[in-house]
Amino acid sequence: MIDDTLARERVVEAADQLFYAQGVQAVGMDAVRAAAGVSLKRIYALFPSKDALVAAVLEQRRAQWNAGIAAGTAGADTARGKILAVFDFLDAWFREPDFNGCAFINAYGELHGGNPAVTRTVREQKASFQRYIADLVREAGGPETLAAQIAILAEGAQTTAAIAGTPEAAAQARAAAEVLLDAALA
Amino acid sequence: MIDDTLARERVVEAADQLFYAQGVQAVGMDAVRAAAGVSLKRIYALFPSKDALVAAVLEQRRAQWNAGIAAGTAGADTARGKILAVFDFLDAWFREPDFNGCAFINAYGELHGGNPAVTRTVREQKASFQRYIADLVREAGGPETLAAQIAILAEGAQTTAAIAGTPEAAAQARAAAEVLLDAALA
DNA sequence: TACGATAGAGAACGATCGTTCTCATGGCAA
DNA sequence: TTGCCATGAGAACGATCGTTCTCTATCGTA
Repeated sequence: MIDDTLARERVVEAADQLFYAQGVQAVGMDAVRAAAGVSLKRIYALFPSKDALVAAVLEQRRAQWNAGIAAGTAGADTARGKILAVFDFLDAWFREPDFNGCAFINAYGELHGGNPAVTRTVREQKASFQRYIADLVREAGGPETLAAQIAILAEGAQTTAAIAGTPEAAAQARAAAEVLLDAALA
Repeated sequence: MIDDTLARERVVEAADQLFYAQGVQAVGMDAVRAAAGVSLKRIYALFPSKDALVAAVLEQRRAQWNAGIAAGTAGADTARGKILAVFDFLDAWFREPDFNGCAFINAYGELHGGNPAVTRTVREQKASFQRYIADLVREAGGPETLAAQIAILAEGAQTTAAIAGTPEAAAQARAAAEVLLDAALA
């Protein structure tokens, strides 16, 4: 028998991939069991319900996103460079073959507030991203208002790329961010 | 017995409200029947399946959105003014008590490509909005690239307002659009 | 080796949903 | 009035799903 921690990881990882690719409601717990190789009994010992599993999956996505953003912006040495690097990070993400839009937006749109833990996690994720951008904007010497605008560009790029199925929204949003930065810092 | 056309209207209208408020998968056909006051037999005579009803609902949303945008921008007499009026239209929409995000983004995120007619309608809706903005940008004398940026701002405002549950993203996106317009038309 | 606890496989259960079917009702033609 | 057809209300059906339960095999221990 495998470790509880490992089983948990496998279940969350398998559920994440399935939920992201097909949607939460389209994936049954039995599909998660098959993909994770962990019995239903075990899954329900680790998570009290599917809702709890969904919340855990989104929590993991949140950590992955934060780590990805941190890694993607680490190379830039100015705040302005870090802000633009966010859009480069999006660009690379949009080009991944299994890109399917923002998991948080998808989950929020799908569950429509029917799962409070999901709503909370999605809100917190978006708010923390906005705080991250706000810190960078402040560091760059830009005004408060600029941060929200940059964040809106990033959100819009994600939904545009997801629905269109093409990655060019990242570069378009990046160019817009450059114009906004130049105008604010002039 | 009521007219086929009227019955159809009632069903689409009732389904639209329910789907938008609770999500497509969370609403059963029986709830549509109750809200529309049209028997299941009749509903299935008008629409071959729930998927077809969903497609019809989105098609109606598309017409409503286009009419709303046209009405909202009719007051402005310059192309630049019409572009900014789009964000005023969004602002008013975000403040409606039952605002729940963009129905197209929600449906796309929820059905995840499982319903081809939905995917097609959503893509077409977003593409036609982009064409509308592109026409205005061209009329204003702006470059091709600006249109995509404005559209991304509008998309981002919708998801940001939906998830945050507050309307200020419209004004923030409008301010960003002004900066982009000023920079492009200078 | 014998025993007891445990975990996995999968059946079972109850609920929900999309879709179809039944049957009683009501209006219309003769 | 009488017979018939269409209609609506809602039961029924088959499928799916979240969750739990049963049974059997396995493993550690004495």
